[in-house]
Amino acid sequence: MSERDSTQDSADEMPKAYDSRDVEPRWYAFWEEAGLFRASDAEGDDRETYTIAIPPPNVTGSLHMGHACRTTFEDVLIRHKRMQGKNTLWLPGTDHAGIATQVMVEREIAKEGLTRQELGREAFLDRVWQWKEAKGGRIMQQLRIMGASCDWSRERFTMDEGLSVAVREAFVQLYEEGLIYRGTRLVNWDVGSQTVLSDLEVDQQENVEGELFDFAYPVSEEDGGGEIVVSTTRPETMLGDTAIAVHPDDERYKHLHGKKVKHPFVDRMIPIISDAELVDMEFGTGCVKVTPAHDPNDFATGKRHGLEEINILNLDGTLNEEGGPFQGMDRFVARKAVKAKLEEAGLARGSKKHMMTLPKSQRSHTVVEPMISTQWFVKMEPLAKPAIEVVEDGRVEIVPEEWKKTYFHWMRNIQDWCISRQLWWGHPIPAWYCPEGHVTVAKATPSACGDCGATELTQDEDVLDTWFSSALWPFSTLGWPAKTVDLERFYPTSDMETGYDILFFWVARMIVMGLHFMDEVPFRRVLLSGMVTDEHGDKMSKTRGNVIDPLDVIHGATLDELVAKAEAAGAKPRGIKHLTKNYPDGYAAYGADALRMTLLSYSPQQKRIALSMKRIEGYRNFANKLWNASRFILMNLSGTDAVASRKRPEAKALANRWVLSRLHHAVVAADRGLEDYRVDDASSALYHFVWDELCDWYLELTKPLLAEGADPEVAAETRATLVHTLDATLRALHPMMPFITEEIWQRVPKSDDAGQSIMVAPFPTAESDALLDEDAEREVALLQTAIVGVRTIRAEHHVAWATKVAAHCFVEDATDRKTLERERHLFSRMTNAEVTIVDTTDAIEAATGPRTAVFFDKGVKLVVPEVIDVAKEQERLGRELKKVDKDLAQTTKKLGNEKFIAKAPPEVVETEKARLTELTNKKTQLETALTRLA
RNA sequence: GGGCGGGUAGCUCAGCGGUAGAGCAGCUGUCUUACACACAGCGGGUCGCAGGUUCGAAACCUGUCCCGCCCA
Repeated sequence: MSERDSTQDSADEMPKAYDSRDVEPRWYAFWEEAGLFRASDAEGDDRETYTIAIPPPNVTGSLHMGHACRTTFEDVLIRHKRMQGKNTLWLPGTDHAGIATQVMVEREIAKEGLTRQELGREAFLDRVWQWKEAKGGRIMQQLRIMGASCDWSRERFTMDEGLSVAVREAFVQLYEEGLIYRGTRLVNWDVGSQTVLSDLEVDQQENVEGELFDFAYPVSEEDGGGEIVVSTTRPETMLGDTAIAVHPDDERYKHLHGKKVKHPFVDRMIPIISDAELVDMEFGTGCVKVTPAHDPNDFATGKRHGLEEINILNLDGTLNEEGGPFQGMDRFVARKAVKAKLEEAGLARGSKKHMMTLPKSQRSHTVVEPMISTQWFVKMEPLAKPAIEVVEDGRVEIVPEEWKKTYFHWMRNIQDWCISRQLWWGHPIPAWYCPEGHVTVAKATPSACGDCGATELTQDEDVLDTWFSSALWPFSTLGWPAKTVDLERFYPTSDMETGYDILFFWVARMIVMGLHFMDEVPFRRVLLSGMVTDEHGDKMSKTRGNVIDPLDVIHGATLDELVAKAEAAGAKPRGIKHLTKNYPDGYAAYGADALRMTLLSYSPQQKRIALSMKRIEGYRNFANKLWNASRFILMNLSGTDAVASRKRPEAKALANRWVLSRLHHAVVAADRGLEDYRVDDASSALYHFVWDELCDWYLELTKPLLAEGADPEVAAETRATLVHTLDATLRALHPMMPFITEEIWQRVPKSDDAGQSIMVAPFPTAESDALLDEDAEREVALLQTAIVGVRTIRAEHHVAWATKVAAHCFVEDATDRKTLERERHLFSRMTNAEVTIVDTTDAIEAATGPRTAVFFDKGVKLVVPEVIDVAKEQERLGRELKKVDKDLAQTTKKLGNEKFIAKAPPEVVETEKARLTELTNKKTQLETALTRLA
């Protein structure tokens, strides 16, 4: 069923309800087999290109709502451009995700009772590759379920040979340019993951309740004795203290400047220094212990004063030989022990609760320790400069613009980027050391030391930060450093669509690297969208049970399945309760189209996308609506020669002219929305066109035109307009809802040149597919007012639809009156009323009896005799009168204001005057009607 | 501490200088020959608060109170 050889399939075989499960899997296979996702590298293809490099998900990843959101936005952009005839490339791939992947495989071998150290580096890496081949990249399959039209023939992985070459090339070049260096600095040590982290990978956890512990250092006897009291939240670090600092202006301690204290536990005399930068006289005792090797501020202080840096920690977080009696203890154990020992020595001076900020690893969630270590760094400042300029001058646009400020702020205060990691899984650092300690950096394994010629070389054991390879992604994936056709053709890419959370991690670094290595920006626009949360704006969390899995939404899931999955993921009881309460019947199978359309309905400029199942359900209903509208249209086409062609039909009948005009607005809005990355505007325009205009009005209006006995010429024109409108609507919706539009489109009778898939059919344009017709719009608006009037009366007075009523209608404007007379047949059919259009006030008065309901709006007066419920009518008219009075007061006040008349633009004043007339008139009508009822 | 964003109908949000909108929820009817995953109709907001600019402010400015995020 992956191929449909003809369009003869009619509405007859369309089920009454749309079922995405029957449809979606078929079409993806069809597109992929037909090669429709492939970008062209054919010689001579000089079409404009449109390129998106996918933000590569972790190879260990599994599709979550954030991916679903990214995928949808990117696919919409790509499909839109593809339908516009551009040579589009959406390049997919995955990221090797250093820590995450390594941890996952370590966990796997742990089940066999092994550690990676026992296995050895080479064997361990074999295992990682085995895992990657077997289970990695599952998410690439899941993207297909979402409908992602990626060019799979160009799929890349950051550890591919080609990308590895790019990484080495970039490293060596930057090293040779002096932009990568090896340095000994205070870095963030992740005790949990056993690696150093960049500043960005450390989260500052705020408002943690901690303890501020005070203790005394005895001043040496030679210096006069006494004591000096300091405060700390990390007592164990006192083992690495190499100074006590006081403020130079602090009178309390002036006599101690230059004196020394004695360390109580290790054999060391510690100087008392004065430092205005570190010390806040107001805080605590005004004395600060200085631990240069374990605190960033203290480190800087140490550099200012030439203090000794004493590292007291081993890499596993235990105290090393500098810890004296505490050697071998874990840092937290040592903390308690040090306190106890201080108590014992009579040096403790009390403690109090203290709110503080704790640095935690994003990866292992353990407390990060600042430590002195030798690592590789990228010198960012010179690289950041051009990257700032391209955003300033608009060569890279950031949408929404607000993010520019954040970008500039970070880039202008940029710190060097620590790129080495103490992991095994990743790109090895291409640096070799000889016994003399010389460093040789080279693309290929060198045979001898560049400095001394020694041949016993050992490679640096560390690997590079995963983000280093990601930063090269927009060009490394296209073949760089080789000069390939793809690189020539598709770089720079067009849009970079991603979440704002990786603006610094990734986007900024890609701009930096793109400019440096390609001498050209990596993309023209950065499109940043928000984070998907639950419907109340809370982060989706496994323990809370508020995670919505995109695949469950697409395929459906029973409550039992949801609960089982949540439990497996570690949900707490209240999370399970949340599920049971909110989804007692589980999820229906809403389909990828509905999920996509839902995600598109949220404003991308918002920081949060508060996803709700009710909303997804709403768009599932929309899919069903589209399905049934199509079914109706196709039913009416069967047995006729109507076909959709690129040519817009010549419409004469009001309804047909009107729908082409409304289509014009919808297409303009959809196109602009997709162009400006206001996908919410685009989806909303089409949603409302389909539901509120096409279905609620146009299809209803066509029924009389197609009915038996109708003018055959008008009927033919109507069928042509129906099929054209359906075809154009499907094409406009296709980027958003690719599956259902393809399914229906394949059934639409089309001219021979239609092509094999809607995917490559032209995106509709307002000029060729629609026609603006203001007269038709005005006339239908009038008709709608009149129709709604009769329906309102019917509804308010509970007149059953089957009961035919008589309606008399008077319109002040003679032209409008003629229009209604001309369309009286439609008017009657749409209201199940016997409509009489009268042409004098007297005539309408004559038709008004004691049990007559009246309606007055926009110059249309309607009376429907013999239906009235007096009390209800009084209530309704009273309600309207109240509203009119309120509006009237407002308008009168405005027009009474001389300054308004004088200063406001004339057209605004005119509108206001017309409003006054209209409201006054309406008020009279309502009052008369009420009087009659009294 | 610095910066950014937000407070609009019961909920989630759009609108961002000229008559307050959407979806969902609510209420009243209806199996009207595409659709009850539907149809028809109705109700609901002094747009956080206080000043100011303007003929006119939900929108612009100032202050203020909450909420969220980022950076230190």
